[in-house]
Amino acid sequence: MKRRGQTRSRILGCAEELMQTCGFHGFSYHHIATRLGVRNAAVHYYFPSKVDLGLALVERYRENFRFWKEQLAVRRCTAVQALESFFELEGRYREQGKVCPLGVVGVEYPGIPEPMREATRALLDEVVEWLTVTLQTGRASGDLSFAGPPGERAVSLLAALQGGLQLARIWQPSAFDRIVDELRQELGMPSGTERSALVAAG
Amino acid sequence: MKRRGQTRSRILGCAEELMQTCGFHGFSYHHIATRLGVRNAAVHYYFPSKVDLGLALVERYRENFRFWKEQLAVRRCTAVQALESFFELEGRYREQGKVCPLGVVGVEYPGIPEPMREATRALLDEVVEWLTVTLQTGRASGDLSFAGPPGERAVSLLAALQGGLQLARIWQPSAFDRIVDELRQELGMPSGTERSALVAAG
DNA sequence: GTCTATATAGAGATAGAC
DNA sequence: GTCTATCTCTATATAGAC
Repeated sequence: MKRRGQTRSRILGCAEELMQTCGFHGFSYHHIATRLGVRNAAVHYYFPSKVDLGLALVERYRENFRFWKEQLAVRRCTAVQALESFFELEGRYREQGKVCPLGVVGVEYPGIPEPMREATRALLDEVVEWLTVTLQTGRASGDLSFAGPPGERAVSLLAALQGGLQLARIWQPSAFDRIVDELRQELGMPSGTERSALVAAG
Repeated sequence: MKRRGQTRSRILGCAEELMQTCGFHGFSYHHIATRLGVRNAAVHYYFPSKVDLGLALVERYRENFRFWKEQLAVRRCTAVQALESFFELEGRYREQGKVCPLGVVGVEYPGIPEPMREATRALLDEVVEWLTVTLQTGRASGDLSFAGPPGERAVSLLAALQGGLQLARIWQPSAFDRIVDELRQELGMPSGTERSALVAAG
C-alpha cells in the first residue's frame, strides 16, 4: 500500500529516537515494530540485520549533518550564528532527553558492529572539521577569541556538549545549559542571558 | 574454599571493567563467569539480580572515590595537585580504553534500574561537590584562574573529560590528552608539556 | 560456595502465505 | 510489503545436588 520510502524512513526515525534515548543495545526490532504498529518481520524486510539498521542510522546522521551545514552556508551565517545553531541542535536533544549519537557509540564501542563504527568515525571527522573551520573563521574575523589550535578547541567543545547531555539526564537538565553558557564565555560570545536581553531589546 | 569476600570482590572488579568497556547492557553474568572461571550460578549467588550487581558497582565507585579523596586530603595536596590527580584518574581510564561510569549511566539512562540511577546521582553529587571545592580553593589561593561560579566550572570540566574519553575511543586516544591540556590552560595550570619540562629539569 | 540442570523471556533472524 | 509462524541463541534467574 505505502510506497517503499514511507515505512523505511519511519523506521529510521523511530530507531534514531530509540538510539539516542536508550543506546544501540537498548532497543530491539520489537520496540520499533510496536511503536510503528507493524510486525517484527516488516522491520527486517527493510533492514535484514541490525547492522544494516545501525549503519543506515549513522549514514542518515551524516546526511542530515551535511544538509544542516549547507543550509548555514546558504544563509551566509557568521561563525557566531553557526555556533549558536550548533548549540541549538544539541539543545533540542537535551529538551527531548536525548544524548548525542557519538556518545552512544563511544560508550558501547566494543559492542558496536565495525561498519557502524567506521561510519561514526567519518561522521566525527566531518563534525570536527566543520567546527574547526567555524572556530578558525570566527577568530580570524575577530568575533571569537580563544587560545590554541582551532582543531583542538573543536574537539573539546564537542566533548563538553556530549558529556553535558549525559550529565543533564542523570542530574538536571539545566546543567547542560550552564555548560553551553560557559562555552560561549570561553569563546568570547555573548552569553545566554545577554542574548535574551538583546532579543528583548529587539 | 575461598572466603566470602574473595569471589565477590573479583566479580565486582570484573563487572567494573566490563561496565566501563561495554556498558551496563553490554555484558552478562556469563561474561563475568567465564572470565573468572566459575559458573553462571556462582555469580548469582553473590548478586541475585543484575540490579543488585549494578547497585553494588556504583556504590563501590562511591567508596573508591571517597577513599581517593581522603588520600588527597591526608597528603595535603594543593588544588592543582588534586586536579592533576583527577586528570590522572581519568587518564588511566583512557589508557585502558575505558569510559567514565557516569557516561555509561548517562547514555543508557532509561534502561538503568532506578536504584542504580539514584546511587549514580549521589556519586555525581559527590564528584561535583569535590571538584567545586577544589576549584574554589585553587582560585582563592591564586593557583587557578577562571571566571564564573566554581560549581559550573566543575560540571563543564567533568563533562569535557567524560565526552573526551568517549571521543578518544571512536577517534584517537590522543584526543583525550589534548582536551586535558586545554582544560589546564583554561584554568591557568601548567600545560602537559610544561609539566614534562619541569619534571625533566627536576 | 560452587556445581549441574533447567525455566522463562527476549532478541535477532528467516520461510512462506497473502 | 506485511503478515504468521517458527527457529536459534543469549540473558536473567532459580532449584537442588555436592
